[in-house]
Amino acid sequence: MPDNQEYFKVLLKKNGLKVTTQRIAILEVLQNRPGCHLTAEEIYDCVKEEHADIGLATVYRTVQLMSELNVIDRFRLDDGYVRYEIGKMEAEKTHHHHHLVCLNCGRVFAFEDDMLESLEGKIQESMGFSVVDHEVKLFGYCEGCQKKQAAKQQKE
Amino acid sequence: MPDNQEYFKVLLKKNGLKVTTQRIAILEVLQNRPGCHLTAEEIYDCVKEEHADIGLATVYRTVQLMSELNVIDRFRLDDGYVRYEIGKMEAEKTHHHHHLVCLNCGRVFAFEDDMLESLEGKIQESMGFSVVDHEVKLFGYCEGCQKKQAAKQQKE
DNA sequence: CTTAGTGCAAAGCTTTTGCACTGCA
DNA sequence: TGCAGTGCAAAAGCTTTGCACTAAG
Repeated sequence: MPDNQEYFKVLLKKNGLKVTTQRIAILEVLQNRPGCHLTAEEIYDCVKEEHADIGLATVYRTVQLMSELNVIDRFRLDDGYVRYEIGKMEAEKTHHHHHLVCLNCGRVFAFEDDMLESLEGKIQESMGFSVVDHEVKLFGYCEGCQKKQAAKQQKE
Repeated sequence: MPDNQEYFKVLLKKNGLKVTTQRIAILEVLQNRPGCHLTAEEIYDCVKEEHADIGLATVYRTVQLMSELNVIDRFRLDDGYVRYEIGKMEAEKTHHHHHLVCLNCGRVFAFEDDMLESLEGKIQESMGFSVVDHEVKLFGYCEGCQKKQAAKQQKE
């Protein structure tokens, strides 16, 4: 999607930032892996395949920048790494989606839900707390791992 | 609540672990601050008031142990620290409560909600994902900070 | 008496930062 | 050409670990 790349370039210029080879390379890595949840180190390794001389610090600085520009979403799986994935490239930030983390294979699935919105309304009413953002992680077992588990138990 | 302390002692013995002064001291600190969300460092400082010679490493080792025994709950506010609070001391783990984090004053409020349960059912049906635990953080502004904000704007 | 638990200091880990150099505008 | 951006290495900050000592059972 060169459209997103173009959007990113315009966004950089609009903010008085420079369009560098490294920034574009990092964007491309994230773009080529939609739905993947990459750590800074993983992004670094991918970018190095094409640009051997990039520095890890640049990756960290760039993902922070892209996160502030809402080009990518950042979140944690609580394994000690911050993870990033390509966002929707919209000008205005909407609530991002949530994550299902499989405790067996570690894979991450996304899901959208509008139920949280009504929960936020309820909290506003009952506690006077004004919610502006939320982060939801559900831990469990994915369909594949459940089937594997069932098959294994049958064999025993 | 010496009952909880007794429960903890029994739990330690049941698992072949020793009841030490340090472990009891750390439990007491957590017990005396229900609803507080302490970091290891904060627990360390509190325990040091009574037991000046305790080591930070012991606090880390103990909170990890207590967390595994489900005596305390651990969670993150994404400020780089892992936080702990006293749990419900039940033998079987139930879903723990969720957190509202005020982006202005940093205070953390707890709330209980059963709405997540129905969401989990929905996910099970539509995606075949079996949810066993969840973590929900809502970010926003608490009642007090909203009022302060409103008062400030009126003055300007 | 035995060995789990502790305290200290050092190491580990991801992420950030200082600084001189490079390359976009 | 000027200054934002980069690469490298060092630092930062929370947490873990190795080791000799202490104390619980």
